[in-house]
Amino acid sequence: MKKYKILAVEDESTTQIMLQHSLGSIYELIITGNLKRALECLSHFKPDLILLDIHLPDGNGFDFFNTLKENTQYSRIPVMFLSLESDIKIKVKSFSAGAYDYITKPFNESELVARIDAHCARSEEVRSAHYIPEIFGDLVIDVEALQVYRLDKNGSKNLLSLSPTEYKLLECFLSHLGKTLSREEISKKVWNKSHFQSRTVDRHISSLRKKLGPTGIHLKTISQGGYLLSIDSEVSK
Amino acid sequence: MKKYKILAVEDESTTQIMLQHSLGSIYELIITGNLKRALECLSHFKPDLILLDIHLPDGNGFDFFNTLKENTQYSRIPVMFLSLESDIKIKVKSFSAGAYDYITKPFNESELVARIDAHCARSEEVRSAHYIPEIFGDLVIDVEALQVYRLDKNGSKNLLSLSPTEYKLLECFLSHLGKTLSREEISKKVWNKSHFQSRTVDRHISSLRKKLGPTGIHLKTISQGGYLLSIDSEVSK
DNA sequence: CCCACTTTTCACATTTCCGTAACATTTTAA
DNA sequence: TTAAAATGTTACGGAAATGTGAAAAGTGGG
Repeated sequence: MKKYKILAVEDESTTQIMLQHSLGSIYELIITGNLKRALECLSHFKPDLILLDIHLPDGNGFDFFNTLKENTQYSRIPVMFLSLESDIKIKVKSFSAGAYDYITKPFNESELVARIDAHCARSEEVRSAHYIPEIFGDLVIDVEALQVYRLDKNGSKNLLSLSPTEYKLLECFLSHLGKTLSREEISKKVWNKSHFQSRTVDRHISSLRKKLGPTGIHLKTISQGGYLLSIDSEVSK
Repeated sequence: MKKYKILAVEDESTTQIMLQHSLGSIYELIITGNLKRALECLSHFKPDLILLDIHLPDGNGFDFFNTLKENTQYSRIPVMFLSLESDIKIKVKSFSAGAYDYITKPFNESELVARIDAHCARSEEVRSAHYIPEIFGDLVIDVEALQVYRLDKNGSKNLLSLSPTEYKLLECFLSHLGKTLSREEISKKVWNKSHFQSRTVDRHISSLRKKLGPTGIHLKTISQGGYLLSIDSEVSK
């Protein structure tokens, strides 16, 4: 599995190719050539770090940077500027605005990787401290602790003690809410391999169902299609 | 009042003068020409950031860096390497060891200041995020004395007499409350190296558990995930 | 060099987990 | 309606992960 998710905003094709070549195999990398695309990417890609050129066709890298800072959802993502600009004033301005790093092109690929890793590792530490468990129905999913709880009427948490596979399975459904997942897709996402003509997936669905029993969440069978996670309707409460 | 306290370890007199000139009026600055002096400074000066040359008369900057990493009291102080050495391998090694930055001499003074400020500001965030509680459950943690006590019903403190490794291990969990730490993460944080295919971590978890026995704190095994520190009452809260 | 202490490795015990087979039940399609 | 296909569920053997005592190795005085 690739270490981190990197969003690179860069319009020069030579640099794009260089980035793809040196980072593409190490990280989940998305390269966009303009700010508009970059903004669209943010919400679903959720990068761990952003590489940002300053001179872009539809605006200035700083504007994008400031937009990020204003949005609490994105303000903690580390940003490294990557620019031809070697003007010291621009560099100083970047750092005082909160940039993590400023690399002047041309850059050394290994050094870029080393710096990216260092910044990602440190920002992970900070972000994990601000983590809030996710709630789905009466389930509380704590991805930091790798634990799932059920909220009872008093608001207290009861541990479901899922096995590693059950946990991954549930996580898989939660990250694709509203989507019916085929056995094939589930195999790929949970085991990272195919379980063709094997009842393994069903077997684990069964045990997860048992543990989800007391909760208001259940796995619906879509015959010939797969499974769908759904929340018990308010109607039948 | 001067912004931050900087300790520079640098033996070349020209660079010393340059540092004094560019940083002396902005920060509380101490410059030492060798590692021995630098070590002596640490405990009473408590710098917010360390500028470290690699080639020093009484040793290698890396050794000093590793010494810092081993001591939990100093391990979170940001270190910026400052060196003539422009060998990429050295740079990469520095970053993967946990350096905040690596500046090649000769450097621009304004940029150095900008980078120092940026790193100091962020490290404050990291440090505040990794606050170790003085009391957790019925445990009393004395981070200065590196001792842990258990509070009994009468409110008197009983020493747990943890070994250095056990203490570091516990501290590691305390600074990441609510997070399941993988063996890999624990190795990195406690030993600053990897214990791939070795039962060392498990063995120490076992001894720490034994000493935590009488307390209301325990280490929960998260199968295939790692370990999680929790308070007894929290389980069925 | 010895001693006391800590850390690591080794070996074995124990626990937990997983995948398959087998059979039961439900759904599909003709 | 009925047979075939798909799905649900349980039991179980073995594999993998984890727990831990004891021995070996490392460490730092005195």
